[in-house]
Amino acid sequence: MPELPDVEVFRRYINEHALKQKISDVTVNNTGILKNTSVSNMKKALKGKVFSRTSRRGKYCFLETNGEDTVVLHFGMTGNIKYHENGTPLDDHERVRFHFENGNILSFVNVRLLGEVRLIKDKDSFVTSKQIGSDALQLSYNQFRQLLQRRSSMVKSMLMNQNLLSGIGNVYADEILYQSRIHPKKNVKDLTESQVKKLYTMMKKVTETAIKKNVDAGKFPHSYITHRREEGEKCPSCGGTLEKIKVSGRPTYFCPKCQEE
DNA sequence: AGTACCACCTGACGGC
DNA sequence: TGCCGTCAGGTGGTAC
Repeated sequence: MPELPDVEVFRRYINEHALKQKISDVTVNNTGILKNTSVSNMKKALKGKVFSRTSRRGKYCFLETNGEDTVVLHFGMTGNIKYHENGTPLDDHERVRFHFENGNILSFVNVRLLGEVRLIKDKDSFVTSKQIGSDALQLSYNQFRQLLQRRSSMVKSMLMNQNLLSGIGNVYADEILYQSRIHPKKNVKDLTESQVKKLYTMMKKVTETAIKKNVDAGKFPHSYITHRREEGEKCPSCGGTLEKIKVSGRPTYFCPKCQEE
C-alpha cells in the first residue's frame, strides 16, 4: 500500500490521535525493523518525550519529538499505523509499539519486514544523505519540467524514481499514466509539451484525490483503474480490456487503446 | 544514464 | 488437507 497518499493518510491519523502524549516506553517485536538504532537507544531517546509534530517527504513519515530525536517510518511494501486503546493484545505484525502514559499505544504494523524505523537527529541531512527527491505534491510545474530535461527513460520509471521526485509508487504511477493517456513505456524525451503538462496535472490530481478519499480505492472515481488491477478488467473509458505488462520489473496495468505507445 | 535482475521478507492464492 | 511455485503498492546492490 504505502505510497505517498497512504503515508499522508497515516500521518494525518497520527496527528489526530497520538500527538502531545507523553511516551512511557517503546517495545520492539522484531529488531530487524530498526535501522541504525537499537531498542535501548529508542527507549533512551523517547521515554518522557512527546511527539510534537509530524511531517512527510515522499513515502517517509517523520515523527518529531520535543527532544533531539525524530522517528522515521518507512513502510516498504506493506504496513500501516494503528492507535490502540489501552490493553489491546499484541498482533504478530506490530513491529514497534510506542506506549503512552495514558495507556494507549501507537503501533507500527509491517507484515513483510521490508519497512524500517529509524531514529535521526536532523531531517534535512537525512533527506540529503538518502537523496530523496522533492515530494510529488510540493513540486512546481517548472521544477517538474526541469527534471525531465535531457533525460531518457521510460516515463513510468521516471515517475517512480525516488531520487527525482518522491512519493509515487507502482500503483499510483499506473493511475497517473492512465489518466494522462500516456503509455508507461513511452520515453520521457518523446513527450510533447502538452503531455508533460498533463502528466504533472494528473500527478497532483490523482494523489490529492486518493488522499481525499482516504486511500479507499472503492471510493475512487469510476474513471480510475486502481481498483481494477486484475487480469481481464475493462477500461472505464473505452470498454476495452486492460493489459498487464512488466515495466522495470513491476506489474503494470494500462489500456493499450487509450494509452498508445 | 538507464535497465535488468537479484535479494531482502511474509502471506495469500491457485494448481496438483 | 498439504505442499509448492508464484506473486505482491519498495528499495538497494550489481552487472551490462
